[in-house]
Amino acid sequence: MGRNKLVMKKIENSTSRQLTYSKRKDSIVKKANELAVLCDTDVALLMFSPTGQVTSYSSRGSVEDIMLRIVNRPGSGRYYEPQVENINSVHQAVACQQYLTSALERIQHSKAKLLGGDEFIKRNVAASVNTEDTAVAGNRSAYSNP
Amino acid sequence: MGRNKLVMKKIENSTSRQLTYSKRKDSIVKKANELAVLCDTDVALLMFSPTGQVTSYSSRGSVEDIMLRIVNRPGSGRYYEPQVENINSVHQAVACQQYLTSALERIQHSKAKLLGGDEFIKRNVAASVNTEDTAVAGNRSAYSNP
DNA sequence: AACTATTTATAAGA
DNA sequence: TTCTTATAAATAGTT
Repeated sequence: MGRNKLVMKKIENSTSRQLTYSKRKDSIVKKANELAVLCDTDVALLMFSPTGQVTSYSSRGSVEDIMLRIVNRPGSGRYYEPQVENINSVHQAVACQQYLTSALERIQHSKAKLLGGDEFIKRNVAASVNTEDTAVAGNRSAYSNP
Repeated sequence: MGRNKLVMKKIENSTSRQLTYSKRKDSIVKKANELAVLCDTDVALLMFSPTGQVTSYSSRGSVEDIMLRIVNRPGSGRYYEPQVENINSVHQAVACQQYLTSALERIQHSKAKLLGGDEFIKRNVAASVNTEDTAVAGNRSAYSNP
């Protein structure tokens, strides 16, 4: 759209590239939000500016909350798995490892909290099976654009 | 766009909601790809249809590859952490735990491969530090729409 | 699946 | 940067 038809290749001029990024980034976030609202769906979006700035949008909770929806659908025949095989430097592997380990530690805490005392374990586990599909966070959407 | 100006609220009619989702989903993937190509940036997009079907777009590798870019920027002052605190059922916690554990196991393998034999460890670690920024996968973009 | 009247996004220009 | 505007693109309702 605009005065001329745009050629779909990298914009070589650095200034216009960043200007275009800035404009289109805002539009795509708007579109993502429209999709989420109009169709009542979960949408997650992650973008890096040419200078490395991160912009993320999530219709519910964090981007990762939405990614985890895929994990939590064991009957769907589709699993989302971290592509750790694509990691190609030891430094990257260590960073990813720290990230996953930290996540695991915190999930242990969450689980412990959820389980509560020993006496409550059975009833809580049973309850969670019944309510897991409805036990979602509110419809707050998150938009991060540092 | 279209014959009438659209009100930004959930489309109540199920048929039109799914039709709108289908059309807008394709457009937003197109937009995401345009952003990635024009501005030479990384973009990741994840959407769930009203019926639960997942559509993902990633300008480079998998969606998670791009998410990990945030983890791999320790100097940026911004970390992407799994929001495991938002998990609110034991079943969900266990699923997430399995997911993270599986990822960790595979990353151990990756690291072992990268490190190679004992004799190569030192030189590989040194090499990886020097080349990590350029050691990226090709510009293949991934689009999954089952 | 196509069509088309409109709205929306946006490339250039100021 | 921010505003304006001519034009391209997306799309809501229709067929």
